[in-house]
Formats: sequence, C-alpha cells, structure tokens
Amino acid sequence: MPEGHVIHRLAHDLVDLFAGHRVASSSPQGRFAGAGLVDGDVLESAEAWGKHLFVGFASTEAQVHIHLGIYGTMRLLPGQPAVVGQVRWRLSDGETTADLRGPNTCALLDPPEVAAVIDRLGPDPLRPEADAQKFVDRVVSSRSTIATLLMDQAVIAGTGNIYRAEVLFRLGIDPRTPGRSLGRERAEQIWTDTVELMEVGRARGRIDTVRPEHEPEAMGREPRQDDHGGEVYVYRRQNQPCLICGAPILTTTVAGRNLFWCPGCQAA
DNA sequence: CGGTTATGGTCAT
DNA sequence: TGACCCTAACCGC
Repeated sequence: MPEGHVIHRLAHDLVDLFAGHRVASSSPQGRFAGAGLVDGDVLESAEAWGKHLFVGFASTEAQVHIHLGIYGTMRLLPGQPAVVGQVRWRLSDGETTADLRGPNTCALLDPPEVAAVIDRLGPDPLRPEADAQKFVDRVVSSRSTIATLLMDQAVIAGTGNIYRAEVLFRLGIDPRTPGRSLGRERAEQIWTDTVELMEVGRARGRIDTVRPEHEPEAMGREPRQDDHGGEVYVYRRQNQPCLICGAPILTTTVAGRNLFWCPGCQAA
C-alpha cells in the first residue's frame, strides 16, 4: 500500500541486496509468465519512477515493470522461506528472498515500452533531475482542483492520498482551490513541501508530516498508530479535532478516494 | 466467518 | 461515475 516513497525505498533495498547477484526468479502463483525469462540472470538495477518500479538484468534489455496498486506489497525476507499464499513473483539469491503479492502490474517490458510508461509521468519529487517548473506550469494552467491535480501522476508522479491531504493542510490550502487560482509561488511551495515530506518518508519508511511543535510529546497526546505508521494532521482523522485549531476534520469522497481537510486551517 | 476497507489505476459507459 | 483488478488486515458477530 504504497506512495512513491515506498517504491523508491524498495528500489534502493533491491539494489543493496541483489545488485550483481545471480538470482532465481519464479512465479509461485503462476501469473507472471515472464519470471522464467530472467531466472538465473544477474540483477543489475532497480529504479523507481513515481509509483512504478523497474528491475533490470544483465542478459536482457527487457525490464520487469512493477506497479503495486493499492494492495500490492513486496516483502524482503531472510533465506528462502516456504511460499505462503499468493506470490506473483519470487526473487532470491539464497541469502534474501523478495516476495511480490497482489501487484496491479508485473510484466516484462522492452525498452520502448519502459520509455512509454515513464513518458506518461510528471516530475517525481524524489528524483534529483525532477523539473519543479513542469509541475508548477501544469498546476497554474489547470481548472482542476489542487486536490485532483496532486493525485494526477502526469502532473506529479509518486504523490498519493496521504501526502496530498497532508501537504495541503501544512500549507493551509483549501483542497477545492482550482490550480489556476493558486499562483506560481503557492504551487512552488506545494512542490517544495512535497519533496521535503517524501524524502523523510523514504528515509523512515513511514509517513510523518507533523511539525516538531505538534508532535505527541510536545502536545501531551497519544502517538497515533495507523496503517501507514506515522504522525499526520488530517489523514483519516475525520471528526477528530484539528491539532492546531480544534475544528473537527472533514472528509469527503473525490473520484472514489477519501479526501481529508480542516475547515478552519484550510479556508478558501 | 463474512463484510469492509485500503497509501492505485484502467477501462467502459 | 462505477466496475473491476488483487491481497490482507481489521472489525463485528
């Protein structure tokens, strides 16, 4: 259940654990036909673009393209444990085993197909060469709301439902504000804050967005335990008091996803 | 044990 | 806008 920070972290871990190693590749579940084509090959690279992961091998130009979707997980386990449940792809060098479950996508792509996937993506806040001005241009010329734009992977690649809600809260922006009425400076702040938060997320493996002065210890409140593991201002805190102004956090559904915001701190 | 929910995305209508 | 993809965790009975 990943936003881009998880994919970048995973790419880093895969390189760390497997790069230069000969690996066994299989599809215990049987639904990744390409698994056999890289079996016994040497893993060469693992790279994240937004929420997409590409794994490269020494003997072929093709790369394994993975998108976890909303359910997918890739778990790194010591040794070679028995397969439990539905494992789409298993990769192992004997020392470590990577099990992929429930991905939206897991397929071998040739270089043009890889390029096509990447071409569809906007700048990725976690990639050093990302062009922030591309993001700003898209935002300030769009009639869509900023809440919609931050979930559009062609506008910004890797951001998901938690970072969207949290960044807009931190900057005091009403999620319903159209991109074109934000202004470049405001759009640049959104980019900068997203980069900052996602870098923390990549480093820690969890989403923390709460500033030091609002942390549980500083405010004498209980630490929050949610699936994403971190401390946040508004995500899934509907009906609970805002940590800053006390107003009840609101939620609504936008294009099938839950949006959370504080009506006090994020006034139009 | 069944129903619900989830950090996502595509496709059809 | 809704159906669907796919898996696992959680909740209430």
